[in-house]
Amino acid sequence: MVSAKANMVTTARVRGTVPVRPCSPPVLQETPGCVGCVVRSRAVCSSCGPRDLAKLEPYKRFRHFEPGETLASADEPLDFVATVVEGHIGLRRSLPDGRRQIVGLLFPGDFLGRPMRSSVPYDADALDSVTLCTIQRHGFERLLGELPALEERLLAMALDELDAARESLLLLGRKTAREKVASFLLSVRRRTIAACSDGNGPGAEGGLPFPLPLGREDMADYLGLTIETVSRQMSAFKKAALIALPTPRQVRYLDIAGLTAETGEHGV
Amino acid sequence: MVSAKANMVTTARVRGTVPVRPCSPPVLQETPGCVGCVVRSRAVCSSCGPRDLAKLEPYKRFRHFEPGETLASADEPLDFVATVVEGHIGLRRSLPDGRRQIVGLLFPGDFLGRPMRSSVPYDADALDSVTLCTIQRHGFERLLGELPALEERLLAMALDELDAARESLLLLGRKTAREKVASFLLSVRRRTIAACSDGNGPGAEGGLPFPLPLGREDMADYLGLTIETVSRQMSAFKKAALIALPTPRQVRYLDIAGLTAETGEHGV
DNA sequence: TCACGCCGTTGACCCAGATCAAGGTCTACG
DNA sequence: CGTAGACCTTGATCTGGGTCAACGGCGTGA
Repeated sequence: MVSAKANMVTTARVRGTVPVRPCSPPVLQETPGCVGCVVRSRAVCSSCGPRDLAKLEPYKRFRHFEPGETLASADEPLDFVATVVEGHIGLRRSLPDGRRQIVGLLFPGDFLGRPMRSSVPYDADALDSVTLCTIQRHGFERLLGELPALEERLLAMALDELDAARESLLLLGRKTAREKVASFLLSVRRRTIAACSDGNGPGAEGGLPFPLPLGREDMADYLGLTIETVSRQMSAFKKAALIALPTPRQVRYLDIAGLTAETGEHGV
Repeated sequence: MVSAKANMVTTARVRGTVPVRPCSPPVLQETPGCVGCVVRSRAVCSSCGPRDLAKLEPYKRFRHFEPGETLASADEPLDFVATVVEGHIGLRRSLPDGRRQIVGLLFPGDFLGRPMRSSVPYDADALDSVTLCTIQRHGFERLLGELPALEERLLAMALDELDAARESLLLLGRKTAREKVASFLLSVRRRTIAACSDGNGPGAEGGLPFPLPLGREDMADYLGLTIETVSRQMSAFKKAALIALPTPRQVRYLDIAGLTAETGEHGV
């Protein structure tokens, strides 16, 4: 079940921030076609047949963003929607005094943007190196009317996002720092696996370290905590041998069951 | 703008919990037709013309619930979706040890249920006396495919809910108790007005007290606080003359600007 | 090579809000 | 009318996580 070579971290450092990728590194071309797209089975366009994809094509454009770059600003016009092809995006809301909360975390395959509205109520920025498959918003909206399957898929994704957001409400409102961090680590694992499963790349399993798409500060902003508290909880899990931290941005999951027991979601 | 008689609380006590209703009390019949429906302009069916409404009709059934009754339980089959016609619904998630979080608050016109899935990931219960316009789920889903306008409206509502949930993430993750309560009070006011605006009933404005759809315990579960903290913050706002509390379940808004300044959302 | 800056870790201390504990008010009901 | 129970308020105390501070490792650039 667990590869014997799992511990052999064959690092081909990519941009210095996310050294280990369970998924094979994507081959970047200028706006490749949809055939063979690594995220299509999870993306909004998964409902489209070849005929529908052809309609999308003219509006499509790949765009690349460096870590930290802003993809969209709150209440400023955003003329595209997009599917995340590679990398991770944080959706942030903030208070005038600078307090920040990450209100959404996008993995490959996830949808970015706000159909039926000209702007988005949060800032979106690249947490690591990001590739987007953007579609001009007006074109996308027109297509929504023409392709019922596309609209239905977008609805399904929106409803799933809503359920996920509500799960985060429980996390932020009622979980302890320890439970928040444990829940977060497991959700990163789950989503990283999900984003890879439908494709190539060594399946991320067992002792192979997972990259954390967020640094400590972003984790804190995601969990409603401070950097220091996040760091302390990570250290505590490390000391308890539930995880290992080859580097601060890599986690090796040593005891999934033990970590799950720390999420507060499983009685007794 | 403000009725001179606004302060004349003509109470026809309804079940003793929500004495003052800015909206005129609904005349309850057994599953009335859609024509003249008080919430239709805000509901999911607002996009439907008379022809489409006729298609909905056979699946429609009004149902009434008493305060505290459970409308749906997490992960148990739910065979209908519904529009809230009257009253308020709390969507709750909880942890095995009993900690609870209200992850959604439904006002008249809002949509309840989970199309494309046989259950809902939360408990839904009536916060006060609730009337639902339910629609058998399978029928609704079939109609979604037939009526593009209905599907589009549902998508728009889901996206709005998602934005609202994300705003709550900021509230739960980063606001202080004081800011949470101030934000909550203003959102109740805004939504109560919105739920009434398109109809009959004395507009809720000025010195007229608004009913709180939640008691202190539910407010605490909604804001990620304890009963005691909620109560203390309410008392503090009362002492500061930002609000008055004719009864614990009624608020009179004495200083909207002052309350807004306490939400943390307006700089300086 | 070294110095600087970014990021993460750790420790000491503090405080907002939780917890514990009385009461108070209102309604329902015998 | 009196008692019980639900709900709300207020006070005293405690504590989880925030704040403040120091430091260490690593990558970068002169």
